[in-house]
Amino acid sequence: MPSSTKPPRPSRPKRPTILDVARQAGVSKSLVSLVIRGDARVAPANREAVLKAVTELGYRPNAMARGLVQRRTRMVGVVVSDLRNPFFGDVVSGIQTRARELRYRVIFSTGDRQKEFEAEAIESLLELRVDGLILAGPRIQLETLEGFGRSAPIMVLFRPTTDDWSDSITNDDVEGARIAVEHCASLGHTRIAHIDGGPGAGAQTRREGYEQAMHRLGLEQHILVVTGGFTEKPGRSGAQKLLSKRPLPTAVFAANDLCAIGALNAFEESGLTVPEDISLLGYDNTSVAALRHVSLTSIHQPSVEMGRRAVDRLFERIDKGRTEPIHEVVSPRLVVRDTTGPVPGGGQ
Amino acid sequence: MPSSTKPPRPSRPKRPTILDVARQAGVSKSLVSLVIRGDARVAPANREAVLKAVTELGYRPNAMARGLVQRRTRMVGVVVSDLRNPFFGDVVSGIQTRARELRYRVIFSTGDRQKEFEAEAIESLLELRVDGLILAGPRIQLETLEGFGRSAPIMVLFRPTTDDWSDSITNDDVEGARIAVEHCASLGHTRIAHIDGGPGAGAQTRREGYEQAMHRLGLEQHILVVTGGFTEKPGRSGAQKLLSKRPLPTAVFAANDLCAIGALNAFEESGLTVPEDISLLGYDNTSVAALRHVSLTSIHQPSVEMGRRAVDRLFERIDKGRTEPIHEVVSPRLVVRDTTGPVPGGGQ
DNA sequence: GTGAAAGCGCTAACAC
DNA sequence: GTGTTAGCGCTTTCAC
Repeated sequence: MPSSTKPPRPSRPKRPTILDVARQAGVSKSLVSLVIRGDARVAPANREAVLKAVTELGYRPNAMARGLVQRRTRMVGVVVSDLRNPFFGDVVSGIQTRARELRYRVIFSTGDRQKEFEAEAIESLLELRVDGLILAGPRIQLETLEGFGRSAPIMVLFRPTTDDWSDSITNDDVEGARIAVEHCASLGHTRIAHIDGGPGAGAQTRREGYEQAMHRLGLEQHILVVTGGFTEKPGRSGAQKLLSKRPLPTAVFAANDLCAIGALNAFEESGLTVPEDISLLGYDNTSVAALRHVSLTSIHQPSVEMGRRAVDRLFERIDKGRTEPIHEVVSPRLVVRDTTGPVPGGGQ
Repeated sequence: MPSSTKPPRPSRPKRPTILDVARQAGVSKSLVSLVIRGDARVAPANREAVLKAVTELGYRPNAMARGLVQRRTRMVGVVVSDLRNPFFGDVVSGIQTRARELRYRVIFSTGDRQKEFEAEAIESLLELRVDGLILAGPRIQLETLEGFGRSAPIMVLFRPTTDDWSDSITNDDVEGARIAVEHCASLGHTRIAHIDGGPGAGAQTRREGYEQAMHRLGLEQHILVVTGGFTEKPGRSGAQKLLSKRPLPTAVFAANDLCAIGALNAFEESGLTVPEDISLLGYDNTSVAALRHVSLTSIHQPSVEMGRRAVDRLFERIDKGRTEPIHEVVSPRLVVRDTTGPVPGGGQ
């Protein structure tokens, strides 16, 4: 038997269009269009008829056709770098709330923690012609953003940009790192180490902030940075690297909360007690840091509010014609919990 | 000064179309289309010229225009009920991976924990004409799904559907609840209470499973259900309701991990120790349950795998013409950690 | 191999 | 108030 027979054509039932509705209601399609968009100047009788036809047929407007002719979609695209980090849940919540207030819809995409897929995610959203794009903690190289910026206004969250074709809102990672280090120092710690965020958003800045702060405190000889990442696993392996050092650090500043959690596990498995033997700080002040049983000292950044403002800034570009870039920096603050304490033995 | 002046027309730089590329490359637009879609039968010289024009102009194909003519988008829409629950991060990861393998793109939307916004989120995706829709733990009434099912194949995750126009994959919540209760019973507990999931996905089934299991064990006089929810806060308030009961239950089965965490906090704040004074179980076996410091006994469901299968099932409907519904049920299993222990005092 | 033309489902001008 | 018409940016026959 010849294999030239086509695969079974999937029976996709043709979906009703505005024309079907028009016919069913006995009016023109422009009239249907007016009704659907809630225009006032439609005769009540016709409105009823159209609405009736709409429900009968199960008609749903085609956003692609509409977007095509209007040349705008009233959609904001959001690329989230890590959906498993509850931190981004907060950010997204702020974005959603504000977008709804401004009558924008939000669609998300994610590179699922992987840099190479992030570009695809951005590309998808841009091809869908979102009116604006928010990148929440992007892992990609910021230089590659330029090509994207030509397609839509871009707001970068949690990583500073300096160019003209994008806006950014970041928290001051250098200051956050300084606050973290100084908190440790104020508890008597000198051997303060850092597990960095690897290639993650803000990782480099936090590392620099750490180093600067150590210098300023005259602790440069104690500077110790190991490679980590923004999730538990690299946090754990970073901590293991630290455990092989002698003398051991007495305090560890981790790149973010998830990283800190990974480190926490590694420390405890090796028999160390936190904070008695070793102090630990995270970053982001996520819901998991706040868990009673974790109770991680962390650096807070106003995630929900930052999400809201991201939408506002985008709105200015989309609907108010702003063209000058705005690179905003907000201040982090320390949240002391139970993973930081005085240096063991009162000093080295 | 008259206020009749229009607001400043935002200067949206017209984005290049396929026609601009064609002109720049000195070919017809059909030729450009062929190149972009990677068709082989294009003269190398022309291909080069087109590609060059594409980069020079920063051309990006318009997915709406394409979708309009092709009547399919190669996009799967996913509505996630709660982005702050790490459980859904796992599910999404499974969905993404499988979708990429099948060359589908994934876009997300969420009702941000609120039932009334969930319908909007679904609506958005459907208007964008996604080829298929996955609802991960939807909070909306399943009856309202019927209207949606006419627009695209729908896969419901974590809530069983029984109709013809949707598929579903659930874990066996009744069995999960039974396993939880029997685990407690095997430790000698009899006063086993349940904090339910309120209006959340699967909440009712888990509650019924709990009640059935209690009956089967002859513990019906100890059945005690309080209202909770699928996040920390209702978990906490549910626990507080339990704390006012006398005698106190010695074991508590919470609707999910987040709910259990909330309960855990409430118990400890009231001076009880877990599991010495009271045992606690969650559901979903999320990353937070696995945290060393939480170490919550929980019921595991294969979230990543369920995400993958959801895409497979959708694919069957979209590309292989399947029309008979499939309602699949997978088995949960117990993961024992440190929040469950023998009944205090060796019995009531 | 390549181009011309039709049309996807909708909105926006414009006529009546 | 309502209908007609011309596209939006693309893919897809169908000629050549």
